[in-house]
Amino acid sequence: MGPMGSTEPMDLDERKAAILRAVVEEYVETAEPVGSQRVAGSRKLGVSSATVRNDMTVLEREGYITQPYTSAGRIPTDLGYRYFVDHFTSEGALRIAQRRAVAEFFESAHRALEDLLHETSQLLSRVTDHTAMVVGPQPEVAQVRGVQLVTLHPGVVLAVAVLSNGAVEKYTLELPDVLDEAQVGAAASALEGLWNGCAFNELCEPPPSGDDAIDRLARAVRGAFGELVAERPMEMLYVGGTSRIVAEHESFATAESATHLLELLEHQVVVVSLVRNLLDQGVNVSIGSENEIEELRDCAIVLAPYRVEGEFAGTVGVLGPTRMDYRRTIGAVAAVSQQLGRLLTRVD
Amino acid sequence: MGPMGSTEPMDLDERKAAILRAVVEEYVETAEPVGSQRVAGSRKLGVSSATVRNDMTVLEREGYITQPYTSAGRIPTDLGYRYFVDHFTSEGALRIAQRRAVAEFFESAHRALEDLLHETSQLLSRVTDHTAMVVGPQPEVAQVRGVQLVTLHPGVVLAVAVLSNGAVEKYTLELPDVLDEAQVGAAASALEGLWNGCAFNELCEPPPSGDDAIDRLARAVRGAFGELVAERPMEMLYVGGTSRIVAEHESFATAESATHLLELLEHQVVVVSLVRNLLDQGVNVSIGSENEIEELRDCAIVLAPYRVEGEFAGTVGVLGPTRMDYRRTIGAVAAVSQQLGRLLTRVD
DNA sequence: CGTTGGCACTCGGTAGAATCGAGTGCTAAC
DNA sequence: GTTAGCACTCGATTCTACCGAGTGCCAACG
Repeated sequence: MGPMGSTEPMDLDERKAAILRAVVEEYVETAEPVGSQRVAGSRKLGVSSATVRNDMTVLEREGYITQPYTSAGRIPTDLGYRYFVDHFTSEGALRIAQRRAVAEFFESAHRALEDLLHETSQLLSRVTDHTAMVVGPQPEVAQVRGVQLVTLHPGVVLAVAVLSNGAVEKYTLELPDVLDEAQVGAAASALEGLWNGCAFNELCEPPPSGDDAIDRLARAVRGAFGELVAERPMEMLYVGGTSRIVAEHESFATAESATHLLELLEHQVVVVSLVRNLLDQGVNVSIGSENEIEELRDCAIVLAPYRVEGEFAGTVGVLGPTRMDYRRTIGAVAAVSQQLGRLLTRVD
Repeated sequence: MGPMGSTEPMDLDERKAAILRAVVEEYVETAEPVGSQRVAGSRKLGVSSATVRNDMTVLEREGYITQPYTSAGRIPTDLGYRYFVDHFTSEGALRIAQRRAVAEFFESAHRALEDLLHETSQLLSRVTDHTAMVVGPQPEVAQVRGVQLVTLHPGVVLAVAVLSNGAVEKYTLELPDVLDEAQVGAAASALEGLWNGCAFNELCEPPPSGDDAIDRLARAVRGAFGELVAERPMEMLYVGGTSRIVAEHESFATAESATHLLELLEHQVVVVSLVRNLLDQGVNVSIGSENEIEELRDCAIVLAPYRVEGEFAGTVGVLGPTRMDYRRTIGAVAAVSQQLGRLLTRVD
C-alpha cells in the first residue's frame, strides 16, 4: 500500500532523525507513548507540532516508530531503537558516580578468578540497573601446569589439575584398587611429567608403567578429565542482578515473560552459546526481534568482549528491556569490559 | 474481648482440627478463601455448614484462620499453617513421579562436589516447584591433604590447597621475587609437610628455612589462605529455580516483594546465616511471621540437614510462599537431604 | 512546496453506579 | 449441640459516561 519497502538502510533526513531520537529518549525516560506536542515543545528543533506529526507519519510508514493504538503517541519499534543505537550512541555516556564505582571496584579487586567474575557481574548490574552477564575465559585453551592426586579415603582419590590460566579442575575417583601413598605419588608425577604443558582438552593416553594398579589409576584420571571437558565444554557464566528482571517487569508484557527469562538464565549453556553466536557475527547490541529466541522478544542485549593480553578472552554483557537507556548501558558495558581485561592482563 | 489468650499451644478438638486441616488443604489448592459450605460439602465430616461456621468462628478467635475481609471465606494464618505442619505432615507424602526423579538423579549423579550441589538445588526446585537452596559443607572443618604451588608467569604463583572433603582452595599471588622452579617446589613441599593434616582455618606459621625468597613465598601463601578463610568463612550456597519466585508471585503481595526476595537470595552470606540460625534452633519449617526478616513475611522455609558419615554436613531447603503444600514439600526436602547425605558418604 | 493553525474524531483510562453472589453472623427450631 | 433460614456485607464484575491527549486531514500561509 505505502511506497516501496522499508527494510533498506534508508537514511533519514536530519529532522526526521532528530525526531526519532527525541521519541526514543523521551519514551525511554517516561515509558509513555510520546506525542507530537512533547517532541515539538521540549526539543529545540524549531518546528510546530503539525510538522512533527507529518514527519512522524513517514517515520511510522518506514517502520521506525509505531502507535500502540489508533491516535495515541508513538513508541519506537525495534528498528527505531536500532537506528538510535547506530547513530546516536557513538560517544558512550556514563555518569560520574557510575564511572567512579567501576574504577573503585577494579582498583581494589583481587581474588580468585571465579569470585572476580562473579563480583564483576554484580558490579555491572548495579551500574546499569539491568541484569548482567559475564562469560569467563574458555577453559579449554588452558594448559596443564600441575597435576596432583590426593587420597581422601582408602580407595577414593581426588585428581586435581592446575591450569595455566589459574583455573583448577578436579574430580573425585572411586577406584577398585586401594593404593598406597607411594603408588599414588608415582602416578601423579608420571602424569604431571606427561601432561605438563599440554592443552587440558587434549590429554594424551598415559603409557603403561608396569604397575597395573597405577596404570588403572592413570587411565581413570584421564577419563575423568576427559569427562569434565566433555560435560563442561562451555565457558562459565556468571549472572548478576537477576532481581532487575522482575523489577523491570513493567516494561515487559506479562509476569510470565519474566519467569521465562529467569528460566532462560538458569540454562548456562543456552546463554553462553547465544552470546557466542551474537559476538561471532560481530553484533554488540541485539534488540528485540533481532533475537532469535522467543523469550527475548522484548529484550535487548548489549555485549562487549574483553581481551587479556590482546587476545579475546570472554564477554561481559547486559540483558534488559528494549526500552533501555542504550547510551548509558553501552558506555557501562564498554567500561567494565575494558577494565576487566586490563585487570586480568595485569594479574593473570 | 474474647476469652483468654490465644498463644498457648492449645490443642484443638478433633473436629476443629479437621476443619482447620480442610481449610489449609483447600486454600493451598485453590488459592481462594474457603467457605463453610465447601468444607462441609467436600469433606467427610458429617456436619452441616452451619456447624462448620460455628467452629470457624472459634478457630478465628484462636488465631488459626482469618478472613481477608468481612464475610468472606477463611484463609489460614501463619499459626494455622504451623498447626497444620505440626499435626498433619508426620508422614511425608511424595508423588511417585517425583520420588523417582529424586532416585534417578542420585543414581546417576557423579561429578565434582560443586556441580553436584548445584544440580541438587535444581533437582529440588523441580521436584517441589519452589526455589531451592543447598548449603554446602563448611570448608573450615576440612583438613589439608595437599599443597601445590604453580608458577603461572614469572613472579605470579598460584597456590592450591586440596582439602580432605574434596574441596580445592586457590589463590593467585603476585610476588616481589622471581623464583625458579626448584625454589617454588621447595616451598611447596615444605608447606605440604608442615600443613598436611592441619585444619585449613588454622594453618600454622611456616618456620624460617634459610632462604629469604622461599620464606616470603611461604608467608604469602599462608596470608592468602588466611584471607580466603576470613573473606569466605561461610559455606557455599547454591540456589536453584529462582524463576519460581516470580511464578509464585501471585501468592505474594506485590511484584516488589518478588524483587526483594531475589535480591535477598543474591546475598549468600545473609541466606547462609539465616539457614544456620534456624537450624541451630532446631527449626525445620519457618512460616511467615516466624521469620525475622521482613522480606520473608509471606514466605515459608522448609529445611533438612544432611549428614555425611553421621556428621552434620550441610542443609538443603526450599523457599516458597506460605501458601504451599507442606506435606509434599517436607517430603521432598527430606528425601533429597537423605539421598544427598548417602551419596556423599559413599563418594566422599 | 514545506509549514502551520484549526478541527473533528478516536480510543484508552478513570470514575461512578448498578448488579451479582459467595459467605457470614444471628436467631429460632430441632 | 446441631441445623435450617434469613438478612446483610462487601469484593468482583459490568456498564456507562466522560475526559483528554493525540491523531489525521484540510485549508491557509510564506
